[in-house]
Amino acid sequence: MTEGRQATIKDVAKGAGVSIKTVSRVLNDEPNVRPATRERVLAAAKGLDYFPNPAARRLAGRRSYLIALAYDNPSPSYLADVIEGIMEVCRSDGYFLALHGCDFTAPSLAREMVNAVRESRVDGLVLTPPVGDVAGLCETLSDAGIHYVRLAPSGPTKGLGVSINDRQAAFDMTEYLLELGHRRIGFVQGHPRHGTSRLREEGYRAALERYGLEVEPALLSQGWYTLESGIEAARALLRADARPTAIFASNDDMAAGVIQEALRRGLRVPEDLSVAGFDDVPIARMLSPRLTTIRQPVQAMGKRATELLFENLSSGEHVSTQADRVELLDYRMLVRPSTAAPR
Amino acid sequence: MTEGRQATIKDVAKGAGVSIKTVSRVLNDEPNVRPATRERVLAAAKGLDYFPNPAARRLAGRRSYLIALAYDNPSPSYLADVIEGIMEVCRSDGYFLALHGCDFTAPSLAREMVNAVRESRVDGLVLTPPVGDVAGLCETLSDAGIHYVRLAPSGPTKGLGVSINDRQAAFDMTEYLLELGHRRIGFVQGHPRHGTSRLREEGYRAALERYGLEVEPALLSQGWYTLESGIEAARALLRADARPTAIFASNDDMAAGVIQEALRRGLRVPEDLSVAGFDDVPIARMLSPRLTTIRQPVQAMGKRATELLFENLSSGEHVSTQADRVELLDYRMLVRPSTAAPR
DNA sequence: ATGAAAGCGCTAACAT
DNA sequence: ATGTTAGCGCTTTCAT
Repeated sequence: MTEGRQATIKDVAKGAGVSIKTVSRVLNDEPNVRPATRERVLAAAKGLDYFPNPAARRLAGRRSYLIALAYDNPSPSYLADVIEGIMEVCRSDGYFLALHGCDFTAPSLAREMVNAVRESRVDGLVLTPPVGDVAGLCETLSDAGIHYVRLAPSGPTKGLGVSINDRQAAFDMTEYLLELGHRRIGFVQGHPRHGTSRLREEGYRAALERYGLEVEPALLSQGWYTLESGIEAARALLRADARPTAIFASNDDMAAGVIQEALRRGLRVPEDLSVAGFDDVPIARMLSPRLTTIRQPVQAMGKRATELLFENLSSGEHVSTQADRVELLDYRMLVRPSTAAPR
Repeated sequence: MTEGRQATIKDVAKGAGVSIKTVSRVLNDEPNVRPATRERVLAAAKGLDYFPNPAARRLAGRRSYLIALAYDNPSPSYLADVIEGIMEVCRSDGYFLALHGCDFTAPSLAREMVNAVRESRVDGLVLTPPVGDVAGLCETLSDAGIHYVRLAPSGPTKGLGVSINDRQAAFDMTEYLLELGHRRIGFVQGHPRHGTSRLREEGYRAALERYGLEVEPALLSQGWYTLESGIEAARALLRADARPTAIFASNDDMAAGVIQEALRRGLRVPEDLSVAGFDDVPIARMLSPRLTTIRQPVQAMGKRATELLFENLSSGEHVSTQADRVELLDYRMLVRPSTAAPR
C-alpha cells in the first residue's frame, strides 16, 4: 500500500506549471510571486501530498533547522515541561529538537559540547541549569560561534537568558513564613554547584535581615536537591536544641524529605513544623499535607528562551556581541496546607 | 574565532590522498579497505576535526537517521526515562530522536501521524502507551509502510513490542496483600481507555479468585490515573459500610490520592489502611509513608524497543510482515512501609 | 515576477 | 582494493 515515492519540488513545479524556484519562493514566503501563481503552487503541493525534504533543505540552505537542549539530570517534570515549551516554538517554526544529556561536572564539557554541535550541525543550544552556569562554557561556545540561550542563568550574565527572580521568590516565601509568626526558620540549601542555590539562599537571608533576625548557623543545612539530602538536612536541623518552627527547603524534593523526617519523629506538619519548598513539581500536590511552594513557569520559560534563540539566529548577530539580555518571567507562591502559624 | 568552514569529505580525501569513496567506506565500516589506508583516512579525519554532514548523508542515503517518540501526556518521569533509554541506543547508532506529542483520542490521530512521518522523514516510531493501543493506528502505519515498535502493547498484538507482564505484576501485588492477611482489598481502576488498566485489573481479579474471594462491586472504583481521581476513588471506597483494609491503586499518582484521602479521614497508613501503587515513579519514595509499588524498567524498555526497531529497520522487512514479537522484561515488587498486615 | 543552472556533501552504482 | 560519476531535493545566485 506504500506510495511509490514521495513527491518532490519538481513534481509540484510540474503540477503547477512553474519552475522549481517559484515553488521554493512560495514555500519560503519569499516576495515576488503573484497571488494567482501562489495559489496554483499551493494547490499542487496539497494535491500531491507534498512535504519538503528536510535533509535537502538543510543541505542546500545555511541552517540545519535543528536546535538542541543540553541538560544534566534535571527533575523529570522540569525536563518534560521545558521540552513542551521548546517544542511549541519549534513546531511553528519548522525546527527539530535534539536532546543532549551531559555531565556538568566533566572537565571536558565545553569541548564535548562544541564537538557535538559540529557533529549534529545544530543551529543553537538551550542550556538548562546548572549547565548554563558552568565556568567558561559560554565563553567557549561564543568563541566557537555557537548561538545559545540559558535558562535560569545566575551570576553576571553574558548573552541571552530567561529566568524567574529566584532571589525575590525565596525572599517572598521567607517573608510569608515570618508574617505567619515564625521566628526560627530553618533553610535547606540546594546543590552547592547550582547557581540557583545561592540566589535562593540570598533571598532567605535578606528576608531574615529585613526582620532584624540573625542567620544562625544552626538554621542552615546543606542539601543536594535530592530527597535523601532533604532527610539528612532535616535530621540536622531538628536535633538542634531550639529547633525551628518552620523549614524552607530550596526545592520540593528536599521538602518531601523534610516532611518525611518530621513525621518519622512524630512531629505533625504543619502544627509542629511548617514546611515549604520551591519549584512546584508534581509531588508538591501529592504529598500529605500538600506543599506550600513557588511555581516556576517552566514551560513558558522554555518557550520564551526558544523564541529569543530564534530571534538571535535570524538576526545574524552572535549572542555574545549584543547586550546581555535576561528576561524575567513571573513566578507564583502557592500556599498549601504544609505551612501554618506556629503554635 | 569561528573556523572558516567545517571540513568535508573532500578535505579528508585530499588529506589522506585517497578518493572520497574510500573515505566513505572507512566512515561506514564497509569492507574492502586496507588497514593502512583506513588508518590514514582516520588520521586525516581526526586532524581536520571532521564530522560527516548529517543532512548530506540523509539526502544521499536512503535513511533519515531519525526516529520519533510518540506520546500523549505520560508521567514526566516515564517520559524522561524512556527518552534516556532510547537516546542510549540512538547515540551509539548515530541516530537522532524527534519528539512527537499527540492526542490519542483525536479521531485524526492516524492520519496526522502518517503526515508527520512523511514530513519529518523519520525512519521509525516508538509508540508509548496509550498511543500504541489506539484502534486502527498500527494498521494504518503498516499500510503506509511505516516501521514502529510499541511499548506496553495490550490486546492481540501485531508487530514489535516491549512490555512487562502487567497482569502478572498486579496479580503478585494482590497476592502479597492477601498473604499479609487482607481479605477486603479495594482496587482503583486506571484510565478506561488505557490498555494497561484492563491488564492490571485482570491480575487483581485473578488473585482474588485464586483465594476464593468474590470481587464485590463495592471494592472497585474507577480512576483516571490522576491524583484527583485517586482521591475520588478512595472517597467512594472508604465510605462503604465494610470498608477495605487495603487499597491497590493501578498507578502511583492515584495511590498518592488514596493516601491523602485516608489521612484526611484520620486513618493511619498502613495501620488502618494499607495502600499500594504501580509504576514506582519518583513520588513513590517521597510519600509518607513510602509507597509499596511495582517498578517497571522503563529505561530498559525504551532501550530494548529501540534496538528492536533498528533491527527491524535494517532487516528491510516491515514490522507487520513478521511474526508478532513482544519481549517481556522483568518487573520488581518493592515493599515499602505503606503496606502491613491488617490489625 | 519568474526561470536556469550551479552547487550543498554525501552515498551508490559502476567501473577499474 | 580503490576511483569515477551520478544523483538525492532542495536553496541560491544570476539571468531575463
